[in-house]
Amino acid sequence: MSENGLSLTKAQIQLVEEYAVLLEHSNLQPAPAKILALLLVSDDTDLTFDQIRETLRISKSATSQAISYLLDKKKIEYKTKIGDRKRYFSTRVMSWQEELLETLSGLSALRDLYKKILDQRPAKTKEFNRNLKDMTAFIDFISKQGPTLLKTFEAQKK
Amino acid sequence: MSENGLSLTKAQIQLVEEYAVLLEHSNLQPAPAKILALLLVSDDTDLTFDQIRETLRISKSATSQAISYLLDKKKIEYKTKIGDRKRYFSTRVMSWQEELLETLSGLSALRDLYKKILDQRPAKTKEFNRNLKDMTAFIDFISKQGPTLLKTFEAQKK
DNA sequence: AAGTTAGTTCCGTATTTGGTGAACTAAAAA
DNA sequence: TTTTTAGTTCACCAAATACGGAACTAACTT
Repeated sequence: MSENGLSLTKAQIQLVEEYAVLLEHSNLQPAPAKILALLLVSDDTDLTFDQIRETLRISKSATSQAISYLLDKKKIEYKTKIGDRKRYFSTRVMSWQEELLETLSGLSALRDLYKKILDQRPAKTKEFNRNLKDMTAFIDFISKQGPTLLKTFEAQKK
Repeated sequence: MSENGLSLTKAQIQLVEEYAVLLEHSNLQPAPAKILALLLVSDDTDLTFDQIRETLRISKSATSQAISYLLDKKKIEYKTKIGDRKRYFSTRVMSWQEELLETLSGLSALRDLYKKILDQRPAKTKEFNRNLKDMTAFIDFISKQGPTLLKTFEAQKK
């Protein structure tokens, strides 16, 4: 029974907690939020199950479930090392552009629902309907504009 | 004791429930989610406290608390009619562009936190740090690009 | 002055969630 | 073949949340 926990500075602990709270406000449960935050803040970018578990002092089951959830939602990924059974988990910051484009594609479900709502609305609420229609059109617009936007961003970065 | 509930079609009930679930998945509690959904689906766009309450069959307290919450988060607004004490609540679809720009400004808190995290990271995780920096730069970029994007959208709509 | 209306606030409870520990599994190591 | 590693799954519990009911309030009406 070895000690795998990382030693974080006070500043790092503070940042993990702060970012975790922010993530909780945008729909993540506490344990996944803390894991994601840890993976962004810790010096090592690739952490094992036990490093995560012992650093955050959560149980094996909570760790297991949170990691499964984050993998499923593609919030994290892992690599392996030959001759080593452990998995090394990391956030997907490295591929944030890809993640952004996925999010944009995911918006089509919302647009479809808006369209269904619009289709059954009475014609008389004209301005309301026009705005709802504009919202669906705008979702289509940014979904298509996404890659272009990223290119523009890359170009002006330099 | 009068009957204020709206009579929704089966399709409308289905849409309210479907949209409410979607909203619950993005961080809203059940009662506020149902109210927002109702205000988007119902033929009338402006509903009173009792119309909402009776249509959704929730208690006065749940209705009151949900409405306060939604007003506070600027998800809904209300108007009054002279000679009528009631408030008429509506979703802010009419001002979705404004809402979008507010959301973009709200992103600055996230960018600031990313910056703080970046500032304490070791220099050795070079690619990781570069990506994190790009994320903060991209947040700045879209925050500034927001109004322009809306203009481009309006232009190509026609 | 006594209702009535349009809500709000408070308290209790039912439900949901978030998490634990223990038992289990599958693969690798000894 | 037994033990260790690296997790997973399950049954249960504690805490948080969402909601209902009842009492309350403030403004208007009669």
